[in-house]
Amino acid sequence: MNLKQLSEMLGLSQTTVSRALNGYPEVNEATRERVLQAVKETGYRPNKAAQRLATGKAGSIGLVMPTAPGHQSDVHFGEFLAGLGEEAVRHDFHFVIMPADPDDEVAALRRLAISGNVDALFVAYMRGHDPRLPMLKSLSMPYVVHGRSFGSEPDYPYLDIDNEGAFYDATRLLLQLGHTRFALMNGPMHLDFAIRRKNGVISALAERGLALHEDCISHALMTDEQGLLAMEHFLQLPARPTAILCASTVLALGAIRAVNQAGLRLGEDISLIAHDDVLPLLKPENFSVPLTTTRSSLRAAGVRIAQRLIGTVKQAGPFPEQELWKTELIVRASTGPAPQQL
Amino acid sequence: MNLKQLSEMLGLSQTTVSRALNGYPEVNEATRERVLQAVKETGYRPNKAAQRLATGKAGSIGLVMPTAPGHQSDVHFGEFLAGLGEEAVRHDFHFVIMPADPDDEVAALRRLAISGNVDALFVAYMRGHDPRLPMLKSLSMPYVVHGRSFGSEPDYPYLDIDNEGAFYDATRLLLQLGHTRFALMNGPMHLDFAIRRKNGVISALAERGLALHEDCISHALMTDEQGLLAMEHFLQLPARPTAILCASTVLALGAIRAVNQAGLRLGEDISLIAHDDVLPLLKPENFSVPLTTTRSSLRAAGVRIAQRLIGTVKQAGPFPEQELWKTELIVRASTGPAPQQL
DNA sequence: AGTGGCATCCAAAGCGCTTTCAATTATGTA
DNA sequence: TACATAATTGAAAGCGCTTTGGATGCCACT
Repeated sequence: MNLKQLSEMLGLSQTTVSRALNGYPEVNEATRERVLQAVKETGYRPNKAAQRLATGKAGSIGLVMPTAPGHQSDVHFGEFLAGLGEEAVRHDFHFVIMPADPDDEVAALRRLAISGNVDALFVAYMRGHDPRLPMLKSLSMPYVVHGRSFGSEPDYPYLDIDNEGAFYDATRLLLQLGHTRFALMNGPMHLDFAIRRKNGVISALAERGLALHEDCISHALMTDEQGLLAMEHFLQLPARPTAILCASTVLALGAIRAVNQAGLRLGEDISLIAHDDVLPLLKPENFSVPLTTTRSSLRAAGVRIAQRLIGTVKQAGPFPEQELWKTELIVRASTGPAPQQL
Repeated sequence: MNLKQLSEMLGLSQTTVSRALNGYPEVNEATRERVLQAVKETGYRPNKAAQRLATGKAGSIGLVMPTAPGHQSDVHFGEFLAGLGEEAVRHDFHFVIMPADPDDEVAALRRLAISGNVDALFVAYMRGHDPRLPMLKSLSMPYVVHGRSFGSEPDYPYLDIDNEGAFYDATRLLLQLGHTRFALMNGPMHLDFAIRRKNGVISALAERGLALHEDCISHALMTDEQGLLAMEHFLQLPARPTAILCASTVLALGAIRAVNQAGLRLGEDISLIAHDDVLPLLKPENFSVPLTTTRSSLRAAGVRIAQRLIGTVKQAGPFPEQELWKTELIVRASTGPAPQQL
């Protein structure tokens, strides 16, 4: 069933039927009713590809999903997608997801953009000096970046959380509790948020004349295994750190296993603060020792970015170009006063 | 840059350029080279919407993502998507994801199918007597179902794991270890896999003349919190079960917390077997007491389903219509002999 | 020279929709 | 009653691609 058949059935022109369906005012209400009724009966749905071709819009947001045989799927990705979806479903938008090898992301994004399949782009996993940024700017297609790109002029539309502030605050809390030996369990070094979180820690420490030793920084994929390994490494250092900052509750999961295996007590021998993306799977309050966290909902960020993206496509703007969300610092039992020096 | 411009630039007709690009034989090799060269220089990419309209194919797989404000994002979904993507990227296929309220899935799937921007459909979260099945059958569009639908004639293309067999085997192992008091921590009651797993447990028990008491079955969303609650309930039963079968490692996470909080020892006071979808986040071998599991990789299933779907679209068939994968039973430390009766 | 076959290429139709421009009819006003 | 105006509808062009159904020229053969 297509427009032509439907209009013939109704004895109307395609023009009128199309207008009736798209809410144009210049069509008789009685006629519109008749059309709507026929749509219900026949189950007619406009062909999206044709709509897209005719209008240049198709109600879709494009994103690239990094994937490869060895590549670990990322819980954060799913959670973010849920947020995007929550908003998209309200506007009858859908997603076009292009899987791509992580090494091929720039090209994949470009292909997606000029495929004519999407109205707007969403971009995540930002890096320092991210090469996708200049490409996106040259594209004349709306986009919103989740995160920022350290070292690039901040003149692009983004939504980010204040990573530096979050880790600055967390570090200060630990300093106030008397800790002096710190370690940072970070995400992959090239990612923007990792850079900023590290800066936050360093600048808070610097205010007390402290520095973060290279041995006390780990950069790794955010999996519990990496958390375990990193923590094992920290624990065997001669001057064992007592305060750990951790980029994710996933890493914390492994880190805490290492702490337990070493026979140490979390919140007493070792204090730990993790960043919490509010993953439904990993609630910091449910850890055996509830976790002190810096918190910001990934899902909420997804909702908001979808709002901006869809709003821009529908010209429902204007939206702020840049948003920086503060995180919350939530104190639970995994932080405590620094243990007495031996 | 579109076909017309490109062909004018080359002094060729659109026909010839199109043929050159799509590998038709009736074009001079020299000409084809020239076209390919021009494509490289200009960065021309065909408009997918137009291709779709002209050919009826667009290299895309459609799927519905259940989502709603309160709806928890599902780790399994992300993992599965990663599998699909891994295969899709090899064939330059992409996904069209339609977010939909869980109550609206049938209609959403239908809209997606007749929207004309997908070539094939993938369907998951199957239920007993699933209403999507008759709809899909009426659609004349290729699809593959992940899972099955209990109570429906199995005459549709699916890939499923042998849920009944997995839980039958797991239960038998526990029986052999001398356990007699069983509990089942299952997924939502209406889901197909939950029905089959329960059947597996029941039939293994029946062989020994045992039954599964209603109090010893829980049906819940597969989150760690629900696991905690269910286990707390089991532990306070007068005849406390000593053998727990658990539908997911996520549930197990919470269940084990409850065991620990009750001061019981996993693998001694309580034996537990969980089904493991091989989520990168939750490795059963990394639990403080490594988990005995029935294992089947969700991601591998994604890869396989993508193969079948894409193969069908590209007419690279034939593929088996029905596949039932056996699971592995992997024994670790969370299972042990039944404790002595008091 | 005439014919068929082959290798190349092109014009134009068509995919299903939107939208411009124009036509027709109804409504109101002088 | 005549005419401007508004309300409704339609014909046809166009979005960018593929594909059908020829063209055209060149060659080998008879």
